[in-house]
Amino acid sequence: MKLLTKNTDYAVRALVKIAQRAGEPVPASLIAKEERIPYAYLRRLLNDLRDRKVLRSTEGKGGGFVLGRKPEEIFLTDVMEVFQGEVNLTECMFRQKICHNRSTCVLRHKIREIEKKVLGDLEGISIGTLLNETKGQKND
Amino acid sequence: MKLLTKNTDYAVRALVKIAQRAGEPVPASLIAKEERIPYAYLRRLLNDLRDRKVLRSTEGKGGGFVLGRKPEEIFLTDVMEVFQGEVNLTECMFRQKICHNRSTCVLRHKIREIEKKVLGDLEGISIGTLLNETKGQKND
DNA sequence: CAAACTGATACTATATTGGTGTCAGTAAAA
DNA sequence: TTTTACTGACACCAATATAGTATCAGTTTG
Ligand code: FES
Ligand code: FES
Repeated sequence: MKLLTKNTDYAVRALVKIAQRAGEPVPASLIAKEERIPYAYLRRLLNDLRDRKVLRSTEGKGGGFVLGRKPEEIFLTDVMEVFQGEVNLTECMFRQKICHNRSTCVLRHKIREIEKKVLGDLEGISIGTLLNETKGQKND
Repeated sequence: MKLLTKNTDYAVRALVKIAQRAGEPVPASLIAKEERIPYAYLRRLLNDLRDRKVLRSTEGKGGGFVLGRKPEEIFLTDVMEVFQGEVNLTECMFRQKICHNRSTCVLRHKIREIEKKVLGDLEGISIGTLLNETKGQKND
């Protein structure tokens, strides 16, 4: 079982890349090359992020993508939601049968607790966090 | 993003069913009918659980499946591992690039923390737990 | 022997995920 | 004003994972 799919991974790496160039438009072609992400695929991911206002884009020569908001305000959960749907661990495991009354189901509540914790913890991770993480690395 | 796949869901429901018949062999056909799980598919799931010693089986007429150990000792995580692979949230998100040194990576550690919590919490849920949950329900 | 089961395994269908290809439009700059 | 470097939109295909089927052999009860 994995928490992050490949497109989330790609997207996050792209976002970090864009963040590093603070403000200057970064073309998809550059990201694709440096991060070794298939160009056409990346294009789609970036467009999705733009639709969700995580990125803004400028067209034409010299154009590219910039962050739609501050790195500290772009959370891992945001990216996950775009590409993997809302993080919703319940709804409803053990359909029918096991629990006759969903509203009073103890198990459901337990799982929901877990879910809350996970979400809370994930929200502690933003592009800002990752940016610091990469500081001081040689930029091959 | 969902935590449990359909086969885990099926399997858990089957395990609860078997647990309810404390010790008496329960045939796959019965479970399939009562839980409305495709028979042939269920068969395979039960065989997997038997291979993993979660169930024991007796062949021939009157045969079926019984639990391989006490309900309180069969955890949700056990079932998840059988059907969804080990719960491993990291390994390694953000391959290459973002983190130059995996061993010191802060992010990795963070995620690993989350993972530990989730696993810990999930381990609080066993077939025993679910059995209590279903007590007092009408057994349609 | 028939009936009611499991063991084993090969196969198919469907959904999700990952990846391509094409064409039109925009902006910079030669 | 044409070329170059970019995005927008969208249809399509490939690979993989998940869900479900089908078949036949073997075991136990009666
Ligand atoms: S887990 Fe679904 S209602 Fe209890
Ligand atoms: S997240 Fe993979 S090494 Fe940091």
